[in-house]
Amino acid sequence: MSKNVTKSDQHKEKILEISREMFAKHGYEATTTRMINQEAGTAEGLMYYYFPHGKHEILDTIVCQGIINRVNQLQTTFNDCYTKADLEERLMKIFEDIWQVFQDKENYQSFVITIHERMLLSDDQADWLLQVLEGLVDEIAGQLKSAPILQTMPEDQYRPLARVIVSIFQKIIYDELLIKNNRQLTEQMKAQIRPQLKVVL
Amino acid sequence: MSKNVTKSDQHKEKILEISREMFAKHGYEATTTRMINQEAGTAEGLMYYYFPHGKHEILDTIVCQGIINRVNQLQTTFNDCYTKADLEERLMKIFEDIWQVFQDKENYQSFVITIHERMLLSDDQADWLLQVLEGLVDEIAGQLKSAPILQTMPEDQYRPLARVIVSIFQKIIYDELLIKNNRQLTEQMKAQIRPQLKVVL
DNA sequence: GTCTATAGAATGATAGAC
DNA sequence: GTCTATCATTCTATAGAC
Repeated sequence: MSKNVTKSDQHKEKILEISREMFAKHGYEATTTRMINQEAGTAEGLMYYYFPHGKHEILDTIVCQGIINRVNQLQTTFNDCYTKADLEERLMKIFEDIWQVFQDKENYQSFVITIHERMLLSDDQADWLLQVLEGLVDEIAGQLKSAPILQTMPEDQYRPLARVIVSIFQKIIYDELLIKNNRQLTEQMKAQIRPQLKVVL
Repeated sequence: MSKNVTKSDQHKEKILEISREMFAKHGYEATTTRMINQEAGTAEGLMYYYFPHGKHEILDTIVCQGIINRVNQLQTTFNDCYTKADLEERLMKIFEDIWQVFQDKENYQSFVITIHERMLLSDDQADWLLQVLEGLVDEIAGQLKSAPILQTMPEDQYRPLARVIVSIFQKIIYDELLIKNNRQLTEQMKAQIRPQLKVVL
């Protein structure tokens, strides 16, 4: 019943860790079980002891773990935002928090794998990404409602505004992580987001 | 010197067409040269006559063609937009035009391949996507400037606003095409975009 | 649980006839 | 230009010793 980590658990974890790394770097199909075994330092047959259904079971496990890890809530409040500048600052902070999520190697790799190997996944497995984004819209919409500076805004405009803000964040994340292959948060990126927030607030 | 299509050209085209289809559907690594030859109805050795460097040369050719095909300019003008409603309508039209680009099978497949096989491509090959998006920002920013209703807007806000609009479009395109696997333009999607445009205009 | 050895099938690519 | 036949590798997965 205790949470002791056995030697064999370590082997299983190592296989998952190496697989996640290689799937993200080279893609699922291009990564061979041999490469995984070699990098993980485990023998040929061993991975079929932990994953009887073979390579694809490893992928499923990785994607499943990625889903769970990412259920994180933002720890911010907008109820002390009395000026647009306050709000802008707070939203920039949220963007940096989101970016920080992808600084965690495991989160970043799960994200890349989910997009790149979309065709190997079920709709349910890919859905976590949309759910995280919708959750973010909900969270930001709720916070906007509590911002003193936005009290005069019509009730039905909070969600669309939150959606626009998430779109701004999402575009830059996809452009940088998926296309430019860049995980470094640069001043240039922040300088691009700020005027956009100014325009919509 | 004439533009006559020889029999052999047709063979080459067929190989490219089938490859594009299968790369987009199953991924590059999961698509075997045998599958391509069989579907294209060509013999085993023939693809090495047209593509001496083999499978990867086919991928390169497909991505290169995708880049060229997509350099399309929007044929719209905003200089008759005297109300926000006019502008909103015109932007919805632009979104539908962009969506229409992906109704073309070849464009859609090139897009999916570029994202999914990103790690097999050079930065230059992946860059066309960013360039198309930046071109779109430029185009929309220029048009916004010519809109009578927006004449009072500060000069330096046109580009950020255009960028926000492109972000709104891009989010829904990525969500639908890459994650939901949906190419159908639904009323629900339009109903989601409209209030966002209202909020930012 | 962990290992070695290998089966059995599939892969990308080539040689050479026509 | 197009074909058939096949090579040399490599792959996933399994069998069975320890």
